[in-house]
Amino acid sequence: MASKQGNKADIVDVARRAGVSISTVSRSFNHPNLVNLATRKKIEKSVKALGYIRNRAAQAMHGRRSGTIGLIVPTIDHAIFAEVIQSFSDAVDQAGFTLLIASHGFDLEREYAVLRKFLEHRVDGVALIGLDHSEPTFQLLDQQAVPVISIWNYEEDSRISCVGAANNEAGELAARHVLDLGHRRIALVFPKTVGNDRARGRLEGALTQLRRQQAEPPEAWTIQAPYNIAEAKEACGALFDLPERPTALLCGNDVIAQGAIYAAVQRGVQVPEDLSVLGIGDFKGSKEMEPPLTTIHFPAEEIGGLAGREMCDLIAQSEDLKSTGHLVRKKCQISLAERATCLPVRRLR
Amino acid sequence: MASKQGNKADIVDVARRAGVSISTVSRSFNHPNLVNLATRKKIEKSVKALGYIRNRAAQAMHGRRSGTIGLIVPTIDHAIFAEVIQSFSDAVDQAGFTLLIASHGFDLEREYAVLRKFLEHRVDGVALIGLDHSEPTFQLLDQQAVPVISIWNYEEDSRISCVGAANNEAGELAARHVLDLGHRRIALVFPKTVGNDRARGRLEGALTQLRRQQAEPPEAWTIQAPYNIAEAKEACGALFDLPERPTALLCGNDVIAQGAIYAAVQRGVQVPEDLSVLGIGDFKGSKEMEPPLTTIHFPAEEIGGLAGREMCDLIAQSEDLKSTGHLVRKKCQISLAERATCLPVRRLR
DNA sequence: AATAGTAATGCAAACGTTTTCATAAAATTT
DNA sequence: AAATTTTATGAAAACGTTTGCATTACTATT
Repeated sequence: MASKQGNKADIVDVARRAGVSISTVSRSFNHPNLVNLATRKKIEKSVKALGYIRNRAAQAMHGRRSGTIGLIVPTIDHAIFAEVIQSFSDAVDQAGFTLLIASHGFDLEREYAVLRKFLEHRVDGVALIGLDHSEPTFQLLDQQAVPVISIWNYEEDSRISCVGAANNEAGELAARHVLDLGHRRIALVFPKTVGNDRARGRLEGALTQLRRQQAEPPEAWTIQAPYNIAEAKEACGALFDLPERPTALLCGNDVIAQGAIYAAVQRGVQVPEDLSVLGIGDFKGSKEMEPPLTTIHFPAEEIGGLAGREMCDLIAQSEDLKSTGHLVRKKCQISLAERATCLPVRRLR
Repeated sequence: MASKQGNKADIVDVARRAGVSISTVSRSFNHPNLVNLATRKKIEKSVKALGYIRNRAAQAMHGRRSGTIGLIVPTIDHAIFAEVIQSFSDAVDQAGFTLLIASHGFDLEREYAVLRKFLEHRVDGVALIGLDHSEPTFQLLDQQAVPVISIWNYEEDSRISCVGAANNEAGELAARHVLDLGHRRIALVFPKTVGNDRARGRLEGALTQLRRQQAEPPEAWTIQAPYNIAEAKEACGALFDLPERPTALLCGNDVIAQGAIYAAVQRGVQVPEDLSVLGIGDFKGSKEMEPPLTTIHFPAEEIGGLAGREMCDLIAQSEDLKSTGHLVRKKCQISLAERATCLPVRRLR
């Protein structure tokens, strides 16, 4: 009766049933080598019988790690983030951590709020997407001295540790490719760049390259579309309905590219014969499309996995000694995935 | 000095700086109406100055809720789960909960392990995908009496609360549609069904319907492919290379359908003229495909949102009184989304 | 056989909160 | 002006662990 009242078993219950003190029980979990094998067996039995489950919250209170890592993403519902989340999750899982995930919907103020919430839960580390964050976010991170890592973007002078690729290089690479193919009439479809350094980097990289070769697109040919097939398709459709059509289309990512291709198909515009389309990201399935999408390959899985392991290292360091506080930066290589949606420009237009 | 040693501020530090007792500080957070406005202001100031962040772990220890909900999914990296996770996340977020997410990669033993880990963290509730779980999982859930909900599948005699759709109905609906269109030579492409009641339900529903109308496919026409474009494309390609080709293809989900269509395009098989293709799921972008995919619409967002809210309710109930323990079941409607990849069978073959 | 070490265990003090109970001060009633 | 109620606060006991220190019982060393 007395023991079953709250129904849930306690370390005290376990100890009583096993006929040992709670210290011994605790030790048998945390430093099993310090307790006699026979005793350990008794305890184990008692644990099983009572269905005891340790309370991490109580552990965390002892200044020990909470065993959780917080991951804050713009959105989960997005091919590319889903992939990176999965590999990050797998990596930290392997190290025994539990992942807290929240999304902010591309709103940097919500990001701050979520970060606070995570800190209330005393996460052992925080992972963020990209390097664009509000000043309060940076300050909070700094002040709380929590291990933090940014995923997806690489910048050599980043304010926090980062694992990712250089998005401006991706933009440049993309632009260079269509330029090399002889295109001059090039249009750009990118999402909003405020608070999104990935998109901004790509766009700027592309623009820089285009300007360098005097191929900057007219205003009507640089259009905005969110990372979303339906809207991208619509926006590109509008572009194609313009009196003058570009010969090549640089897309902010593969989803936009796919939308663009659908819009083209819809209008009988042939890809790649009438229009070259270039994506960025190389999402799952891009290779299998018909025609297979030419795009800039981002090693999402590698980035997520690397970031996860780096995060764990950072946490280990931070408890080892009062860490030297130096940042870690890892640059992952991107590359052109030449497939079938880009062709040299039609001779003699 | 003395205060800055551990660096991180404490409720004691806050109290001292504000010149009040810790009880008052605690109260000003949890029952602000019980403390004088002026005092509250002082405390607030002190909190700001010290950068104090509450410790949920310590709160959770008081038998109070931890403020977390655990969500266990087969995989995050999948269009349909990503969508449902996002809406579930948004819903529980709105209620102030933090989401713990873990994936088990379609391995029911790992699911059990993850569940244990979540319980160690004293999650206030647990959400699972589907109704197929191992016996130990069910027992643990039962024994710990933690509010639990299953997402995605509806079954009237489910062992735990559920919010979702009836997958067998989806299969039936799909089969009925192609049958109604006059098809008799129908092939099936589904993923493995072990430990995956969603796929199993769909497949069984379809098969039942086909048998009822004497249109059960030959063995060579019921093939397996995971939810993954590349492999689906390959598997379907093999199917198309068979001497006899079906006139309609029923796919386990939209990703498989997309793979199938690519495989068809690759071989010059025209969809829908030469082959009708039917998906299940109605993923984001399926409507925008060219041709737009005919599929069975699953209200993923609705299911996720509903499940999230139901989860919160369940948690609220469980703390209110020793809940009546009755299960909640919500069935969401699926429907045929008739688009452009299915056509009546060619007259006179 | 006495001593020093070692292994296994227990006691009790943390950890950072919340909350019950008690008390003091202020506001209201008589 | 005394009695009563209300409002605001503090002291201290929880909550479920971990861990430093103390203790006991062995095991090895001389």
